[in-house]
Parts: sequence; C-alpha cells; structure tokens
Amino acid sequence: MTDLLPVFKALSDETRLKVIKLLQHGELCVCDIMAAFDMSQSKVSFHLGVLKGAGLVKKRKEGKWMHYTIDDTDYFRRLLILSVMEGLPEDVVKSDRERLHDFLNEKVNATPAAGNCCANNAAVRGNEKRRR
Amino acid sequence: MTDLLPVFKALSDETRLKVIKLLQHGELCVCDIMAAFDMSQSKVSFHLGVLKGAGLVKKRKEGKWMHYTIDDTDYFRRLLILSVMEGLPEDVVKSDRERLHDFLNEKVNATPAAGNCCANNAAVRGNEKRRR
DNA sequence: CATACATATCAATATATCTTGATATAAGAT
DNA sequence: ATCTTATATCAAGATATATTGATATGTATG
Repeated sequence: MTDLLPVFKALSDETRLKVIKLLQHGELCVCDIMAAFDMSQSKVSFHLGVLKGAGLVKKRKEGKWMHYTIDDTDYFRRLLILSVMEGLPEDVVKSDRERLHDFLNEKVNATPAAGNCCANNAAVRGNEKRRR
Repeated sequence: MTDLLPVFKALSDETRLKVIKLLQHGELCVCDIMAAFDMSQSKVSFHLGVLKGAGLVKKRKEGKWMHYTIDDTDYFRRLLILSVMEGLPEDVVKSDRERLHDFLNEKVNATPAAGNCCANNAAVRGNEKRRR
C-alpha cells in the first residue's frame, strides 16, 4: 500500500471532502465544480491538485477541459472514498448540487455558437465576492 | 456516523500515525510513549489529546498514570486504525519499539522503592536535545 | 504537610496549509 | 495570427496546526 499520510492529509479538509462527494455520480470538469461551489478557479484547481496528488481522483483531458473523476483503482482509497460518500450527509452538498444542476442545464441549453463551457455563466470568473 | 473531518485531521500527522502503531499491542502510559519516541512530554500529551478528541484512542487513569489504548468501539474508526496498522510498515517504528522495550524492562527491574514510572530514566525529563 | 512525580494546559513561536490575485500555457474560435 | 476560454501555477498574505518552555493540577510518598 502507498504512503498513508498524503491520503489522510488530502481528506482532512472540508472543501475536498465536499468535492469528493460531488464527484459521487461521475465525472465533472473544473468549471462545473467552480459553479457548484461558487468558488474561485485557483482554489478549485488547488484542491483538485491535492486530491490528485493523493491518488483519490484522476483526470482526463478533453479539448480545453479537464475532467475529474474518483480514482477507484486502489482498494484502500476506494474504501476511504466510500466512507466519505456514506459519512458526509447529502444535505451538506445540497445547495451545491442545485447550483451544479442549474449550471449543467445552462450548459446544454444556452451554450453559444461553439463549445464554450461557461462563458455565459457569472459564477465562472472567480467572483465569489461579487456575488455576495 | 460521526463527523469525518476531525478523524481524518487526527490521522494526517506522522507522529500520530506512529503513536497509533505503537499502541497496536496494547495499552501504554504517557511516559512509555515519551521514552519510545524520545519526545517531550507536552508534545506527547498534545498528540494524544488530538487522537482522543477524534475518538481514536481512549484513556484510563490509574494513580498518577494515564494509560492510553486504541478505541475500537466505532466501526469506521476501527477500520481506519486497521489500515494504519497494516499500512505503516513495522520498520518505521522499529527503533521506537526497541527504546520502548528497554524502557519497560528498566521499569520492571530498576524501579526504585516505590511506584515511580520513570524517575530513573533519562528520556523522561523532556530532553530530546540533551540526548542527541 | 512538604516534596517528587505524571500529566495537562497555556502562551509564544515556528511551520504548514489555504486563499487570493496575477500571470502562464494550451486549445479553440474568429 | 489574434483573441477568448479553461486550467495550472506562483508569490503574498491569511489562517491553522505543531513545537517549545513554563506553569498548573492531582496523586502518591516521606
């Protein structure tokens, strides 16, 4: 088994636990997560980087986008992931899932001419502040 | 299940993982752990406090001594503890177990007149420095 | 009761981790 | 080619956590 410490460190942050929970139902790209949590881009990237470093998520590049998923190749990590899914009550991420849902809808409907993920979405330009 | 975060936080420190590992074969008092790791008293107390706060160990008072053990009442924690026991290779704590072993021997043999745990042991008075 | 001992706690400092805002890079679109 | 978009990375500041040395508390011992 690999080094335990980085895995536990990666799991010892509320934001990252919520990111894991959000990934429960499948792949999301960075801007989906930004929209869901109304969180700045660098913050999201940072936390995804930590999760990646601990082998808890993996990424897949597709054009401009980077898609993240739960990495369930290792048994120990999968077990931890499972306990996060089980242990974090769904209502902790309720509003986040709602924002995500809305955002994904806009993506489908309102996408302009070409394949822009979120150009038309205000939550995208790192503006947690502006919105509050 | 209880709050995950404090549990993962408690596990995200090398010293505490080693303390858990050291407790694998049963109860130890604070000064045993001090001797094993050649570590200051307040440092040991601090880390035991964090583990206690996360429900990963429990304590039992006996006279002047405080004995700590793995707390295996909760299923999720027990599982994590198990992965620490399995995941931390034994040689990470090899020299610590040796020091512990020596210390426990001294305790049995050289204990003066009355029930002093470690009055006669140099490792006891918080002197990591002096020994190196 | 005065003293030694085992442990806990506290204040100050040191260190690690997160957050923010800015800039860099790479892929598409125009 | 140039501009826009998506993401990563970096430096600076903010916050959290760990370490140290000192003091406090409870318990036995002389």
